[in-house]
Amino acid sequence: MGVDCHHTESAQPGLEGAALASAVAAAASKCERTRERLTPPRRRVLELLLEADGPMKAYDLIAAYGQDGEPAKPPTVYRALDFLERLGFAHRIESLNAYVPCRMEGTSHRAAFLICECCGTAEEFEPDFSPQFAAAEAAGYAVRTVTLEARGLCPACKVEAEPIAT
Amino acid sequence: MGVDCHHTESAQPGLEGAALASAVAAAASKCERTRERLTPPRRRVLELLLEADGPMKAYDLIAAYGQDGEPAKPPTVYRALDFLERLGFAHRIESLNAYVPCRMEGTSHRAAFLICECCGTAEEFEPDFSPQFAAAEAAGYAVRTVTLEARGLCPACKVEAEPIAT
DNA sequence: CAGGTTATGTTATTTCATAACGCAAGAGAT
DNA sequence: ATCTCTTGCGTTATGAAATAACATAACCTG
Ligand SMILES: [Zn+2]
Ligand SMILES: [Zn+2]
Ligand SMILES: [Zn+2]
Ligand SMILES: [Zn+2]
Repeated sequence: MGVDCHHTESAQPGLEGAALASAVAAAASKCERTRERLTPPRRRVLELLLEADGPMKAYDLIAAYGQDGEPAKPPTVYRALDFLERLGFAHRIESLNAYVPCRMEGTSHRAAFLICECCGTAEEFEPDFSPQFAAAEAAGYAVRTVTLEARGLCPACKVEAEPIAT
Repeated sequence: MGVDCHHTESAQPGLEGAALASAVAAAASKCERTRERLTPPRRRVLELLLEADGPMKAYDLIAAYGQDGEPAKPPTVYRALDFLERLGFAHRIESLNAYVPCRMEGTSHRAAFLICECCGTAEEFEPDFSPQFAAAEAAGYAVRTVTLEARGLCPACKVEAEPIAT
């Protein structure tokens, strides 16, 4: 987060109550269809990601894991994150060492993020790489996955940072 | 590196002798022009990056730092890396936690990489984001920097992995 | 229920990165 | 030249992120 920024830090709300339950249920049903198991630790980590106002660090998840305040052991959370990433329910943001729940509806997408350096939000968007890798593939590369993370200011923070127009 | 891959691990050669000296000298003269100081630790880390066959981890640099085998202290190397990144002489590859010397001639570029999951090489290329962020900027985002890392197989490894055509 | 597979619990360790602080070296001003 | 401001370095210590290894438990399938 920017040094010169004083936000209440929550441009992206985080789910609660019914919305949260519904998002988790959607994930559960998608798992059933593919014969994958949304076990308690996996479900719990998914909940924590969905509840959060922004990207969560692994050790934040570890600390928040137990409803009674008991932290999880690191492998518990890292394994759950591996699973959630594999199924497309969550993404890791490399440049932040942090994790977000997937915000895109479609099952198949390549994740990309617009990260605000001021308020810390990370908005997922669907990138278009067609022109980008035509050359690479022509040169013989076989591109499998792509990490695209743009950093800058979100609309709200950009306005705040701008000098007042006279 | 891929599990099923058996390379001698050096698709990208690494500089030696005159080529190395010339690359370092080029960096030094660019520093002089901008009144920046290529101090001994900075020069040493740059050398190590240029000599390497591929992306170097920070602790590999730390271990290799002393010509006599004495390792550096971590802050020495991390500070040098910060400097080299700031001046555009090196790049950090987020998805690898590793560093490479800049391979592009132009002073101003946004770095992007094609990373081979088999042999570990990382080829830098100049990305074209014009279409990519037109929408984002239209929506009010101010994009400052972009991390683009594509992972897959380089031409050499791709050939090796392909089933023999009948 | 037997046997294979997948997931978890637990301990410990490894890997990656920075905080903090005092000292040294360089750049400008007088 | 000396003062002084700034930048960089050396050093110690610690913090943050991720994984190795191995034993146990739950699930599935025949
Ligand atoms: Zn997504
Ligand atoms: Zn913002
Ligand atoms: Zn470059
Ligand atoms: Zn390769």
